[in-house]
Amino acid sequence: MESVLVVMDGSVSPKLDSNEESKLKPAETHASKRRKVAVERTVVTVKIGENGGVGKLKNEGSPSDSWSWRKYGQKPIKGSPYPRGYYKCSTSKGCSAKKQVERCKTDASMLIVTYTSSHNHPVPDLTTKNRTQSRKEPETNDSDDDHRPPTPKQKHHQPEVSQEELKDELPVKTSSDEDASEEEHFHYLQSPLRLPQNIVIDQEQEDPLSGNLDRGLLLDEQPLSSCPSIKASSSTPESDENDFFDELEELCPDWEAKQMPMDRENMGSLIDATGRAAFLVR
DNA sequence: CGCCTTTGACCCGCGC
DNA sequence: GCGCGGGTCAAAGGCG
Repeated sequence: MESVLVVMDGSVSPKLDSNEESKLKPAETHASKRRKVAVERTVVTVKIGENGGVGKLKNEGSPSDSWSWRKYGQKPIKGSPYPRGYYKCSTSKGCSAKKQVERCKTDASMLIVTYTSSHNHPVPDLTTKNRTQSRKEPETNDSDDDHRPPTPKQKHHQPEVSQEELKDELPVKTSSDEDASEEEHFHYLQSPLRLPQNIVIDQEQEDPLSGNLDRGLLLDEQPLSSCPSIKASSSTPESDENDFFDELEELCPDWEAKQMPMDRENMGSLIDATGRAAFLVR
């Protein structure tokens, strides 16, 4: 039983101002090095089977999510026995979307994926592309102008979990015989709404005033609370919802295309319920 | 040939 | 001001 828990927070760091994003855009050269960037961050917690159910397929090719990620670094994290991997979106060259993957120090069965920045291009066609070719996705259609303008400030996070991250985070891969099926899972992971597993998308709508950072997590059996390492950061109350929807749209292209009955309003109600949204699939 | 992973070095922010 | 820790860069090697 794997579950994915997503926490969205448009976190912001006190230090950086809105310029930060613009800085990151052009060329995240040094600007990106800034710590605590004021970019929106989405924290996704992936629960993997005890035996590393999800994270196995290492080098299968990372079909997992609609985006392709390229690992650009890995560092051991202080206080955590597991290293943190750094990934950049390679779907589109100009995309500044990044994500960090690490294992929960307190619960090795949990993977913590933090998405930062946003994709400045549409989600590659999931249906056509399929998991076999996560790599080398022609950035053809991803041109920024396709659907969404390259808005630097835009916030679209895609809570996807690729096997790459998982593999790295997983201390050891197990049950190789299940790889095939696992792969399937990875594929689904890209879109929480389609996840075959239990997924919880948790949107952190931090109230600047009340500053409840610790809410939010945990609608699943695997509360993030078990992962102190995760600190939901704050986000812009207003944009959060929109962001969330944007993300959903990206996560589930079909949603938009098919104009699923569930519209933002409906979704909003979900969110209203607890101040965050939770989706449980399966 | 092109892209990805790995890994060490470098840079920068933060705390003391 | 210094040291620590986190984040990114870039070179080398591997793979499809």
